[in-house]
Amino acid sequence: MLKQETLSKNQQIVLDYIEKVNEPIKAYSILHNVQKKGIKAPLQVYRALDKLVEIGKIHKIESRNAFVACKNSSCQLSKATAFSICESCEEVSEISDNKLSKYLKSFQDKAGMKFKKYNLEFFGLCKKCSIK
Amino acid sequence: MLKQETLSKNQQIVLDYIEKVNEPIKAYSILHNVQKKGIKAPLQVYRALDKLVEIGKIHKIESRNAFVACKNSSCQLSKATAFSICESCEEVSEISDNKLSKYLKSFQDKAGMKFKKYNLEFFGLCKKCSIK
DNA sequence: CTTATTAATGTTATATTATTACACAATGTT
DNA sequence: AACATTGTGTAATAATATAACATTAATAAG
Ligand SMILES: [Zn+2]
Ligand SMILES: [Zn+2]
Ligand SMILES: [Zn+2]
Ligand SMILES: [Zn+2]
Repeated sequence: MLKQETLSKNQQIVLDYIEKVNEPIKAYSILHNVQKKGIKAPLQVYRALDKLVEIGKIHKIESRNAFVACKNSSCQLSKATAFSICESCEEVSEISDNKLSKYLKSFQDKAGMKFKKYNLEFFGLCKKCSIK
Repeated sequence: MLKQETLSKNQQIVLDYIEKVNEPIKAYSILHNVQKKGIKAPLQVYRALDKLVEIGKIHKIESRNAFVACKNSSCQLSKATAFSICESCEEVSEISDNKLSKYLKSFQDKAGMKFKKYNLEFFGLCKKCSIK
């Protein structure tokens, strides 16, 4: 059983909002949307984001400077993440594929290096945008 | 044979500098170091970077907002990139592994989505930092 | 060669993303 | 209680990146 972190007030406010919007969202957009909850400054958002990333509740989409809720309780607390990103509509989905994560984990091992995590981002067109 | 792009003046200046430093470097650091060559504004650097990324001469390390020269003429013009990043000394190396790129390419195909590229970043400790 | 088109440049201003610094409060441990 | 750890509030600022506009250079047709 994974350790269940107790979130602080600001962390919970930020997580609630990210889970609600259910798509990648940027820090300053979060800020604007949680100001009614009493969060006033960027740093309050960034501190909450840091913690939420650390405990694996959310991930950062590095190529987009955006944050998204984890959809995959088995992604080993943010240490092994993979996403597909549509370059047309910017839709992002988290990839949950056991074979892929096993392959990448074993790749790390073979390389003889002490990797703790990885992040993989695929770019292209989602199904909807492929049709157009 | 791959198409050989002719670089513009600014593109060449920026590429020369990135190839010379031979490690990931940030846009504003590039700017400071090429001002003696006549490049005065951030935008001149960013425009050159955009083009160099597009033609695969350099890659962006997304998690670090830094740029590095491509060491791997076979990485298919920036469409399939993989890096290992040391979280201690920030050393970055480009991974060139045929099996890995084939695996990820086939993964894309199986997913039935039209992906054009991917970027993979492994994080951990390099050999030097593992010993310490 | 002339015209049209595209790509690159120069410059200023501004937008966006993220961190430093410092004072203080809440929480958990011994 | 004393201490350590974590979280908060606030202001200022740093770092990263783009918008807008005028101009020039390079390519490609006709
Ligand atoms: Zn996840
Ligand atoms: Zn799409
Ligand atoms: Zn490369
Ligand atoms: Zn290292």
